[in-house]
Amino acid sequence: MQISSRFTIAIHVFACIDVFKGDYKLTSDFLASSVNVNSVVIRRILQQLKAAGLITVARGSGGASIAKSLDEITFLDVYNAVECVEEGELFHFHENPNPNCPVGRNIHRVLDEKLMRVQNAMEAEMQKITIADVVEDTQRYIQEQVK
Amino acid sequence: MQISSRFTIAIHVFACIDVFKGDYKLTSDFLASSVNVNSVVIRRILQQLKAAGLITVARGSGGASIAKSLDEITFLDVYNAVECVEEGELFHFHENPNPNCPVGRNIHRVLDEKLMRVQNAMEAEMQKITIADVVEDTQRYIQEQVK
DNA sequence: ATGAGTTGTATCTGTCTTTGTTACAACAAG
DNA sequence: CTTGTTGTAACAAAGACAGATACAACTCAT
Repeated sequence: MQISSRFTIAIHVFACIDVFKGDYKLTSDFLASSVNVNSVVIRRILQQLKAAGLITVARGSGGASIAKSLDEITFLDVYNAVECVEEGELFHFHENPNPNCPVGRNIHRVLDEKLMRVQNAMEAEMQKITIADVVEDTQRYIQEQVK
Repeated sequence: MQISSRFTIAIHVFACIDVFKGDYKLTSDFLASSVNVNSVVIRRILQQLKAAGLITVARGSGGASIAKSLDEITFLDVYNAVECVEEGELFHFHENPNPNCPVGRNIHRVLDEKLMRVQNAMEAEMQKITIADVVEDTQRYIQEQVK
């Protein structure tokens, strides 16, 4: 199973908000046309990012803006905001191993720590990458294309 | 989205095969009763592990066995065998960002390298953990419970 | 050769998640 | 009060996953 596109869409949205702030009003419609998905999809993601305290959304008048400095928003923050997984568990464990089997009885405690190591490795790397990195690279590419 | 339980089931199956080899015939029915899922689910996973060259399955007479030494089978090998994701991509990218938007036009190349770093971090950790580690811990727990 | 036990695989089902879409009340501001 | 927007509900379509039944193909002991 893949991590849902909500994650890459959310990153895209952050990039748009920062790149176009001042020049355009960042409505869900505007963002939807850059990402190329339905505006409700954008609004749903905006709600999740808002609930996580990463952005603010102006009800009525419209427009989204980023609530923190860009280098304080990591990929992990975004991931946790939009990836609504039970308990934040990356791995789905089979629920009912047989307690009467010596292996079934112990598999959970054997694996839990190992799976956590893998998840931690992934999350640690996610924590090293910020929206600031994304915006910086995006601006550089845009500049190159202007020439 | 979570990584499907096929992965933890596959690890469980490896542990069973090694712990019970010699004492029991490792049929899909036997394994299914330890994992506590339908035997067809086990057979499907056994096929994937077999296709990856990690186990052999005796058609007709029945029984599975491990094809390599335990410390040569990493979590990543098992993950790649059972997690049938397109191109091995952990992240699902939104397909059609708007090419007429400066951000939409560049988001892919900006993100691809960053997402790959995250995926690599996860896979690197998976490569450090082997079935030998699992069996060792499992045996230790079993011994403790015998006392 | 035959029967018993097993694998390999197809098929169908139910459930869940994701995404797309329409619709509309709540809201802000000119 | 009109216009543009957000927040959210409701529903549909598609896909993944896991459970279940069924059965042909296969192996081996008798």
